[in-house]
Amino acid sequence: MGSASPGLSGVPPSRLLLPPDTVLWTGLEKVAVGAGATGPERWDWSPSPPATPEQGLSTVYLSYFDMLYSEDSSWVAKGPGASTREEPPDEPEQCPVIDSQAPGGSLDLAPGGLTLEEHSLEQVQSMVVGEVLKDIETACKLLNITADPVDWSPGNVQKWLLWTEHQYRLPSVGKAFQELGGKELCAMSEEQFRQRSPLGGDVLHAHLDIWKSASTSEESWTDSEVDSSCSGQPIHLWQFLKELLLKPHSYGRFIRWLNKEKGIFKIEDSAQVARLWGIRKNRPAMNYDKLSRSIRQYYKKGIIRKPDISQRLVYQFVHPI
DNA sequence: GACTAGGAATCTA
DNA sequence: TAGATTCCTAGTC
Repeated sequence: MGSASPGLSGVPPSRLLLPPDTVLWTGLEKVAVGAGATGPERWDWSPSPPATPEQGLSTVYLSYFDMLYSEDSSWVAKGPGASTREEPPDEPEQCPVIDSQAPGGSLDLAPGGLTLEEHSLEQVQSMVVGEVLKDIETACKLLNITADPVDWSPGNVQKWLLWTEHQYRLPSVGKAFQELGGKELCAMSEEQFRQRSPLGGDVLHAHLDIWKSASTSEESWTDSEVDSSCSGQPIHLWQFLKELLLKPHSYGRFIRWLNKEKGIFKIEDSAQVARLWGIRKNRPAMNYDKLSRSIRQYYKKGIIRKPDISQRLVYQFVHPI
């Protein structure tokens, strides 16, 4: 799941030639964390709203390619996060760094008549759009909400707000949007967002816009990998933990495998894992004390246990597969 | 202080 | 009703 649809990734490279003052809005907040580090790979790019709300996801994200393409023809991710990256990521596929410096700088033709640079551009474009959709998909799973904001209940809206505030370090605005359902939220203008939340309203509106764009242009992406959290079934804690573990690029700094084959994992940031679980279950008072109690309930059921060599914050799935 | 372990009552889908 | 949450005491690191 999460792969970009042809409709999103198949945008002609000419679309990349945006006005020089086009703002960058990636919707991603990814802070780079190197190999061996406990954190997830995240590129912390300063969010700016889309140039216009009508811009689709692809157009919005293509602004970033334009920036990459225009600067020194150097295919290195730029932005605040990129400049602070100290080590290469441990998952190369997550890092769209492509060397387009063909020998002699010639514009060789790739299959299909595209220049190599255009070909690379499409690859990068496809990867970034895929990453955007993955991020939304992950949030959708963890929050147990649909991809389409229009369908959100007031409770879903609050979950999404909590999540977005957490992910993008925005001030808490939940109360300002109380009682609003997804339909009402989607109908609100950026100005109305600002009125309700002067500090982060514009950012929230931009994020919502990305969700709207993603759900309208990629309607089937959430169906490609149906799991417990998207099927309407209440998710179990052990499932939730596995979901986090399966997204090391997003949650590796919170929880990670020590030995995937044996199902041994370590909770690196107990407070954050508990917080995510609380958001997922709509339990704002959740903490690690309670979460760990739930984990211990699995001891009797043979789902999770402590490893043979017990370590703090280290647990083991009894059935790793 | 943070984590571990488990009992018990309560809540919730 | 099962699973999760909440609160608690006691012990370990």
